Amino acid sequence: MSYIENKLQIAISQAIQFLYQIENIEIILQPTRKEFKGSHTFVTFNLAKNLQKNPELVGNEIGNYLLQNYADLVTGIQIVKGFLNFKIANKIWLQLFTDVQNKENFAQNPTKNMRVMVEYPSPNTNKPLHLGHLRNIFLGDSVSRILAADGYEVIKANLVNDRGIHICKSMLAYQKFGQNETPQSANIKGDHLIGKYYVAFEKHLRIELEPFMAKIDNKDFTDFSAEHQPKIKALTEQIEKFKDNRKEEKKYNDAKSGLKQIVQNYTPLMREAQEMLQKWEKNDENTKQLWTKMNGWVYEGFDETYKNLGVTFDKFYYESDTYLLGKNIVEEGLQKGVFYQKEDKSVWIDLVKEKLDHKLVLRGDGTSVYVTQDLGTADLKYKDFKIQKSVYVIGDEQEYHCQVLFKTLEKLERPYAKGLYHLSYGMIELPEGRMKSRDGNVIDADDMIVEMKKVAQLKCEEFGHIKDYSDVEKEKLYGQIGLGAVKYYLLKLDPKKKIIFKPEESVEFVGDAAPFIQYNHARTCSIMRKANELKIDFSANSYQNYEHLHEAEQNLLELLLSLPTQIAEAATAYSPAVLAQYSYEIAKSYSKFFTECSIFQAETEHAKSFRIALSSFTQKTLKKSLALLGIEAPQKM
RNA sequence: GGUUUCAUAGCUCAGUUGGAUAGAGCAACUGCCUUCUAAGCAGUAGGUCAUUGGUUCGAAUCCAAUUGGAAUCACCA
Repeated sequence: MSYIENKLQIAISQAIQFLYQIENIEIILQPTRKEFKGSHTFVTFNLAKNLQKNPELVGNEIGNYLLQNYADLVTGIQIVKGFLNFKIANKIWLQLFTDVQNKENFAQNPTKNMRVMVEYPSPNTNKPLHLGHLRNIFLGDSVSRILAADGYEVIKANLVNDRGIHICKSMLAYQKFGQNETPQSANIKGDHLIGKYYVAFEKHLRIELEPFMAKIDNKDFTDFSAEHQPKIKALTEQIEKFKDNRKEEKKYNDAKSGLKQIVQNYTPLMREAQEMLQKWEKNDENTKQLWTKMNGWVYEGFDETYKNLGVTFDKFYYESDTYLLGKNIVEEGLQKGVFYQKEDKSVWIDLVKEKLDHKLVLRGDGTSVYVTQDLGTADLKYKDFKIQKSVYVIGDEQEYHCQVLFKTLEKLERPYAKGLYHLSYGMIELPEGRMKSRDGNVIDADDMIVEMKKVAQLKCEEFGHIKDYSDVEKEKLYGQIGLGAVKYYLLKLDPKKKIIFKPEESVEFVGDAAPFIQYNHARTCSIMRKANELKIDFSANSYQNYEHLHEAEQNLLELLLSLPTQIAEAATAYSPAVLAQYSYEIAKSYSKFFTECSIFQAETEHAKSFRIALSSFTQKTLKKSLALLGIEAPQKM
């Protein structure tokens, strides 16, 4: 809570106690809308109702009490219906401004003595990163920074999905068609090379699928096992039934993908992939060698991308190490009576009361399912770091899974269970539908960055503010602007909203966009360069007698002072969007100030010094709030 | 079918625990560069907050129903 808010609340309580003899009521203040005078507003409707008085009268009485008894705090009031607006003394604003400038670390909230792990983006190692991963990475990275600024100790963890049938698909395709190609020999990034073979696998799979599907079309089910035949028949009937029915398109698609799921396991390719997975699990030497080699290439590619994106991790977990974890927890759950066993030995948890149904936690043959290993990994994380909170940055398609996981851990009475949070975000789709790596219709992360850098270069050349920059400096700047634009575009939206990405028009460089914010940062730097050149004193003493803040100055100052509140709000909501909006508000506010108030031709020396000090602090605040989004702030652009 | 979630300007989105005349950006139109960076500033126009009902001093916000969209409901991960 801010200093002024606190003071005002005490003053208003005092007024209410004196005027109406009521004690201990909560005073809620809200920011004054900009079309009215003042900065803080107290709404009197509720109080007036309790007193059975006119809200406007109550506002008048309280307002006048403050004017008389707290003249050094409140210098003006305005009452509109039940809204009591306060104008706070100029001196207080200036004092706060001076205080915050002298503060060692103005953007660091006090420590909470709590450790939190943020897990992202946890990619599969069978394909390069795409735009969806970028949203995940930027969210995870920014939330980590925000939590750290709000006083948490943060551990950034990446749980790499490095094993499983999908990995074997790439491996198999490479083995069959790769001809010992390497990233060096093909001259492409390792992750892109592997992705190429993942797509190749799917392509060949589709070809192998055709004869099976043709037979099914002819109602010939003899290829399939006795167990599968009735299922296939039923699905075929459903497909027939919903075929030209637009309303049942969903069911049609469900049936189709269900059919494909069963049938594709009959193809030689899928059988080979399954065999490969079994070999891998039995530690077959050749398989492991190939796996190590190919994953190595992928990691090299990922590392390069992470570096280009400006993100780092504190801890890598690998699923190949963790996929067998969790079985001991199943045993424990059975003993505690949290789980139950069916006749076929499979183990389940009853989450019907939580509206999550019955859920399998271990197969009848004793092998793990998805949740099993996630239970184990959760324990491992706690064992490794003693974390009180844990944030999982995962797409909204896994909401149900996360609910099951968290609820299960709660029932197992894990000490960390209450601190689990699923930071869920909406999928990014293209105008023609969902991105699918296996079909190759994705916006590649590396391509995206290169594209945006090009756009940044074009704009920079157009404006021509950096003619004195060396080629290296220019390259760096293009990267900062291009990458900043993408990060801001993905972070300014509410995470839970789905994005339909239109390549031609999506990422903005003007208006509510990172370059505009960066541009205003560059402007503040330009002012500072000139102020230093002219050796102008803008220390606290130099503007102490500055009496009347211009409206633009006042608005900007109020915004700048709210940084700690904004950080706390963003951290509580796990929402970088709060800070994206805040950065934009500052940039807009500074831009207005910049055009309305002349700095070096200011009316008085006090005004000049104050405006330079204000520019200086705007620079720091913008830089910090952009940094919390993972966006760099150039000195010139 | 069950559960969850979403619907705000032509487009993309903000909108705090219910508060003042619902706000930005883009696109359109009008002004403003001899002066600190015009990636800008000022202005005009654009709204049945999906629909209906309820709760109350007051509803985009809370509740119910309806309509339309999305996700999910695998012994896949």
